[in-house]
Amino acid sequence: MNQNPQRSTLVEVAHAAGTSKTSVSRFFGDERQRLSQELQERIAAAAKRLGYHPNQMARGLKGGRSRLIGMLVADIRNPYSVAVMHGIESVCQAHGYSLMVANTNNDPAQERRHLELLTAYRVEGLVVNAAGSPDRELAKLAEQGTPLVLVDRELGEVPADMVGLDDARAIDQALDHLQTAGYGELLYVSKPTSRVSSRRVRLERFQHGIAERGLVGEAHCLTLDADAAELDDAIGAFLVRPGTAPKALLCANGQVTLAVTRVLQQRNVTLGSVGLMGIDELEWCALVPPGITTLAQPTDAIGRAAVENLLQRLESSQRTSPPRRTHYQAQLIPRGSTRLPFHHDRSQESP
Amino acid sequence: MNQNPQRSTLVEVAHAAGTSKTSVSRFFGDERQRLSQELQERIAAAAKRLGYHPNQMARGLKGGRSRLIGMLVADIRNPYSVAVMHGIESVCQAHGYSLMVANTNNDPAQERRHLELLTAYRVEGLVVNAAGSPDRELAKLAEQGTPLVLVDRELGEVPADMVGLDDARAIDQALDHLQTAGYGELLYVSKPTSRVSSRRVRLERFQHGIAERGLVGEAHCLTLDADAAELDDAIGAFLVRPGTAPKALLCANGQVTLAVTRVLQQRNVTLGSVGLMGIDELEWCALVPPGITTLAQPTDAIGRAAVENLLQRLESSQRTSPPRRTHYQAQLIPRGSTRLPFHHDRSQESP
DNA sequence: TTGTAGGCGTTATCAA
DNA sequence: TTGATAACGCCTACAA
Repeated sequence: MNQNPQRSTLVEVAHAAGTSKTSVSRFFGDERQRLSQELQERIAAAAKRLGYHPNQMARGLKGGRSRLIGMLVADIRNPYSVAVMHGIESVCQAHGYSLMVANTNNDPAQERRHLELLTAYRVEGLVVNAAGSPDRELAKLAEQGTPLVLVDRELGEVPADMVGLDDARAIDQALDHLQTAGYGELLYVSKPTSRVSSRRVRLERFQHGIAERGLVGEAHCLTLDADAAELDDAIGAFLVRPGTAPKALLCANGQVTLAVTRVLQQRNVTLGSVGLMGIDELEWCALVPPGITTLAQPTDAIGRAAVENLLQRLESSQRTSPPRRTHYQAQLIPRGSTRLPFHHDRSQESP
Repeated sequence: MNQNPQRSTLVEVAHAAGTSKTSVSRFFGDERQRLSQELQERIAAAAKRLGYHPNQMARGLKGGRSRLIGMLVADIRNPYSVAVMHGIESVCQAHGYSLMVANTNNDPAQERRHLELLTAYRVEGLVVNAAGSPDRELAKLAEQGTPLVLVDRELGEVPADMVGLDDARAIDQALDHLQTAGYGELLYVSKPTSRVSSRRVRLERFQHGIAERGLVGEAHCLTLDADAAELDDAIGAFLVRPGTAPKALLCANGQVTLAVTRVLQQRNVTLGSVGLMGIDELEWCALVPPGITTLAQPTDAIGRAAVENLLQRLESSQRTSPPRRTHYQAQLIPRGSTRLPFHHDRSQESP
């Protein structure tokens, strides 16, 4: 009774059942129909007795079907990514796939390394939520026939499907809401747009949007990595600036909302009198008085759509059809942080 | 230029480099030293030209080394689990392992299914943060020689290593803090302990702890799944109960803290005048005025320790040594929610 | 230093 | 309905 009661193999089961590898293989593949009732029972019994489970490694080797979906995540601690991952996982499971997650910590080097690993395991499809620089590698992967889905952001030249938010529309929703609520002077805070397409779209739309609406506005792209000094300065300057219209801050995503809320709280700013609104709904947004207004992304749906996309390409062999983009609408969740203390609702004013 | 520029294989590289499989294998294994400089260059060139990457499936098949670590998570959306996962991931990566994550949604059936999958891919080690019921399966796995590490909770009969919080000590810290802060009547809220050892330990320690300290206290185990009615009732009753000492709530984990905070806010309770404290530090705890006091778990360290444990057993072949338990200390982060409005600090009182 | 031959556990192709 | 037998891509004695 030393150690390895060695995992049993196909041959052993075959032997124990007094039959051949082929039949056992058929039993565990999808061809039980072709086996006589009696043989099926003998195999089932033997397999159970030996505690046999097919070796996916071997399977993947022969058939080329690894039954693996890979996911490249820039930051596994980002609630958005996790929420999306949850959607992805459920669909994978429902279709008999397993998920292999690789977290890249926003580091291009790790991204490249992980991508290599994922392909080494012959993932059949890949979901990417990162923006390092392995464009070339990704493109090659796509060429080799591995379906690719980008989540939340496009990637330069990579010919892949994309699932994400309708960013432009979301910004419009935000601006409309803020304007209706009575805010006229806006500060938009984002992380550096760098290569993240969604950030770029949001930023540009903000610029256009305020112009169209005759709002006063200004946008800052900040790292937020180190201390919040930069952010504090920016916000301080914004608050101090002379102006007549009520002021509001718009946060480009959940991380920004968190950082901005911290700063505002330190500065003892009353939310509402200075407006605050963010893209991404977080579990605590309702808890910070008087509640932070957000635009919720349908993260679960986004994750599900991503994998469904993948599977479709995988199974229907429309592998070469042109890239498809799926954009979801954000849902406005209005809270106190965009309610002006003594605000006259303009729609109520007599003409 | 139709489709599959077929991934190239070892033999092809060998051929292109004018050498044998063996040498190429050595090149990509850890035996470059044994090859002449010139051969190395030829192989490198050929491999690069063909875009060759070793097939992990095939590798895993022969050597039995899948280079895969599996993780079974009960709830991938739980911030605690994600934080731990982050630690796990980094160590895996540092040692050339990949992580395969399986989310079980707290469903025993899925747990079993996923466990089977993970073993089908021949993960070399398994981290478990779930408490369904596949004790038997897990035990078998362990017997078969796959190292196992339990995170946060023990599992019945399974002979596995365990990494988690020093739960008893954490509760002591909490009680000490609350008592010192002047609270004398406590309500402990937890999810049902069911099979989760950490929950059980915390609950029991709470019961003992209040007795030892002469505090008045009461504990509730609630599902929190559906609406918060149950919780609201419990808290309502607690607040209304006649008593002289200041009251405080102690939350057994982050999920509970979230739910409790919601209820308190709905009831317009001023935090501090009613104390609030929770195990698990969450990013928003500082943001809900006047700040929620927490006991932070060193999640990253816990994750790292888990994998390091695994790798040790894997490499040092101390596979059979008795299970080891590693307990980390929680760190108290005092905030306004446990500061009584007109509190006399007892340590300052003259004797 | 390099190469040959066999096998890992499975599926796929044929033949019986 | 069954069963030999040859791959799959790689690793590992063993030999040269």
